Amino acid sequence: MALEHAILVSLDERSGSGYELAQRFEKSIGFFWPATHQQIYRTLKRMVDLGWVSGHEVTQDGRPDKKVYEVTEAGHGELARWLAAPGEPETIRHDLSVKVRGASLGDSTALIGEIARHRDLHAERLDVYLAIEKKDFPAPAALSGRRLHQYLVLRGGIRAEQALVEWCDEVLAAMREDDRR
Amino acid sequence: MALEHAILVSLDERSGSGYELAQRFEKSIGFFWPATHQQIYRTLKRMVDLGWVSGHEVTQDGRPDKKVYEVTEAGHGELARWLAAPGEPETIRHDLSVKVRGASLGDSTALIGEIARHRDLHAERLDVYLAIEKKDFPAPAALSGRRLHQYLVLRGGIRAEQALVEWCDEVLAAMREDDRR
DNA sequence: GGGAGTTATGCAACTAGTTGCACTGCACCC
DNA sequence: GGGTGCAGTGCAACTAGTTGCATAACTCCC
Repeated sequence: MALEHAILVSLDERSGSGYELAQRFEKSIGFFWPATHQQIYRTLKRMVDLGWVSGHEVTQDGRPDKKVYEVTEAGHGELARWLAAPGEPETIRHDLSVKVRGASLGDSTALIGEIARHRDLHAERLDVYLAIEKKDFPAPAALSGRRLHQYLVLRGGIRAEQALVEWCDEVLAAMREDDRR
Repeated sequence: MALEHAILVSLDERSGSGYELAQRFEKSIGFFWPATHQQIYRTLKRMVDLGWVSGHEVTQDGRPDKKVYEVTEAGHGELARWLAAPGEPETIRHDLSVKVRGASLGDSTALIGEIARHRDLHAERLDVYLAIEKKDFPAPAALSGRRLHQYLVLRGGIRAEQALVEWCDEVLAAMREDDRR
């Protein structure tokens, strides 16, 4: 499981509470490993039991208290172990492909609409990623270390969304053409 | 959930037993919606309860008996409903991206090896898909209906794997360059 | 003083997917 | 007759992820 490891990576960058982690997962890390606050709280608890992180209460004024977690020695060890360990390539589950495959069994106009909607959603995400690239990484050739790694992950998101948009366009063109005949 | 719907699509193409379905999921449908035989048997049972498929025992000689399932009226209705219904874009969970993001926290040589391994795995899959494209769809412009849809889904797999291979190459080049400095 | 909004944590119940094992029947080969 | 291997179905126990709800403290605005 990689949620633990995603949390370790994130906490290593900067210690934080469950709530803060959940927010980070809304963007950046969450782009390629989404998680809800429930999952994060539960996992943090498990990670404390495993000794990978330690948490301590922080009293705040003006807002409720929180528990801030940081990575322990053991946590760093586990992270290093996991980074070097071989993993399976992702098993992708692509709903829309199942729908395209079954297209002849339903209303093709409705499905074309659904695909167009997904195309736009992916185009939107792509724009978000491209904006981040432009703003945060104006000179990629000069990057190194952690900043380089962040950039490379973003590049993965860009490539994936680009591929999806282009695929949707291909599907739309072919299905509309087929409908006309 | 789409496993039910993936099974409906597959059974609509051709009725079959749980075992046969599991084999189909090893290829074609399973490329973008993997499922084990366990999941398939359990889901088929649930689908019988829902009235979406009906199963009957088939006695065979030379091999064990089997239960062959086919899609019912209600199953076709559900499939049509689902095809037109809006769905969420996939939540991708990409392990390797988490690893790249955490690269500075472990042994970079080992991680580069791991990425190279994934690159090759994806390149292999891509070759498989390209071989199918060449063999089964030599004249894509002439396709229509179900055959066209199968082709389009294959195109999605090709684009996805291509994007992954290219991304791995980009990551490898950048990380090796960064290591040298 | 009352409601909406944000920060903050969590339980309970559910659905989905994985892993390991168990059983049957038959064929085919040594 | 003994091993391997394929066809065929399934249970049990587990891990992972989702959804709905509950609660608390504090701010800001009407």
